[in-house]
Amino acid sequence: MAKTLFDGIYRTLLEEIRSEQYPVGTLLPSESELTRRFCCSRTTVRKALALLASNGYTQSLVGKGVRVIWQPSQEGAFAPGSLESVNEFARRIGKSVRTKAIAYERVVCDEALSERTQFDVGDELLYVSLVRYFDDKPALLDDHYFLSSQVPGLTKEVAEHSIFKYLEDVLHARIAVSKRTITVEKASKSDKAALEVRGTVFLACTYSLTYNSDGIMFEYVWGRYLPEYFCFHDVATRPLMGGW
Amino acid sequence: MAKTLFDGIYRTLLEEIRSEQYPVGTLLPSESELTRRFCCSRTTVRKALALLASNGYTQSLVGKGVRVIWQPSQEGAFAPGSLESVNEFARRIGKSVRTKAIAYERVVCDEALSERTQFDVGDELLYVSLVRYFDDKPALLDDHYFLSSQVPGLTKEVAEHSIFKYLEDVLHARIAVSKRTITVEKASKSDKAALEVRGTVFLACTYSLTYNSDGIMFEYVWGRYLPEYFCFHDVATRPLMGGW
DNA sequence: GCCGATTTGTCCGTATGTATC
DNA sequence: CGATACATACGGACAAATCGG
Repeated sequence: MAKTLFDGIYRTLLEEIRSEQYPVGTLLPSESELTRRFCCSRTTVRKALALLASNGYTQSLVGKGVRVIWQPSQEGAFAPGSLESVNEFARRIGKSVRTKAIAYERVVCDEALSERTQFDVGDELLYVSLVRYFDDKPALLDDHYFLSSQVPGLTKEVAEHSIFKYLEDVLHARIAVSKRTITVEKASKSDKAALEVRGTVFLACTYSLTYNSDGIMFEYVWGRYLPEYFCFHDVATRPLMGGW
Repeated sequence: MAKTLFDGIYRTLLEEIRSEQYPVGTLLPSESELTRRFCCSRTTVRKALALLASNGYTQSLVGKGVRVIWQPSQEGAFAPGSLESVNEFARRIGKSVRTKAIAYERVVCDEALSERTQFDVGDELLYVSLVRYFDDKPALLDDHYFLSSQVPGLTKEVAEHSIFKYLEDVLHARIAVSKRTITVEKASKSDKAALEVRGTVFLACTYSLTYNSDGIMFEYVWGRYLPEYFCFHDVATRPLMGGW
């Protein structure tokens, strides 16, 4: 469950916010009170508070206290910029998921591909193109490029099941950092065909670079979402202030 | 310039990454080396490193060091989920900006508006609708709802100049937290008219709740961007692990 | 495979500054 | 003004992961 002390305190406080023990608008107990309550140092309490703030639940105010500004229960699960898998997402919005692989092949990174993916020219890559169906209707396209050496045993069948689970459970390659760009673009002919739509259609496009716990960029993903299936949440804080 | 010690160290290291003194793929000097170099505690160095990591420039690896994974110079200025004003954005992409206010009125928050904006029913709000032109072409629409009591002296003229500068310079109300949702939606007739486009057009829509340094939500913004002017960057880390 | 040195992660205690009330 | 609250900064200690001999 809780991996560290401050993580445990974070979860405890979050649960108490969720249960409206500390409703939106109120102040949490002061740092010194929390220090006494959890029998730990103030540093540890501050890390837990920093987690709450960076996830958008609270805001720290000098001389006043820590104000609750968000209820986790509001508008379903609030997952600010989280690394949520497609399967988790579908379950959250209460739809069934099916995945079809429309491409699965090994390629060598050339100049053009390197420009797009940031992989080095000559790298051996595994290219997997997936169509995701929610309640049997096409919802989004995922084009994955993996660094072959980092994903042994990633078969077509595994890709259609859950890439995320494979990476975490089989490879134990904990995803550490993901960098993402979001744009809105007109759908190409082939995208429209794969998503079974006609006419003028725009898609939410995501470009992600994923790094594993070895610090190696091992995955590039180009996602194209039909507008009705795309919703992104984000929390921005001024510098990174507050509890840090 | 640098408000704090760790902020100064952060800027120094970032500049050295930018100038390729530490190229992508290499490791930064160890924390103990940096501690000696900057003549400060390890805690302070770690805060600076946490900033680098949370902004996507580095990744900390236990037992190895801190690896550089991003070059600030790549693809222009990289501003992950930052609170960047429209004026700053325009300057960054090298275009002139003009703002026209197409609505400026005081309203009282009713049930429907409360649902959308999270303000309380009965709150006195200032509604300002803006069209932003980049190089004299319409690029985006901003509908702002301000809590009247929090923005005295926000005239139509000020709104057309720079709301952001007014908030920071005049009110000294430093923006602290901003929560944002991004979706893609079909443009309404009135939006198409304001943006001077025809046919089927989709827009990138943003919904933001902004909190000031008093912990009060004082602004709700509904932004609608023409696709060609919308580009959002984001960095996600696993729990929020690493440096800090 | 083991061991020791290195490096980051977690945690503690304390002191001082600054803003609020 | 004093008391309270969070922000910054210092120091030290131990754990866990990595790497080289």
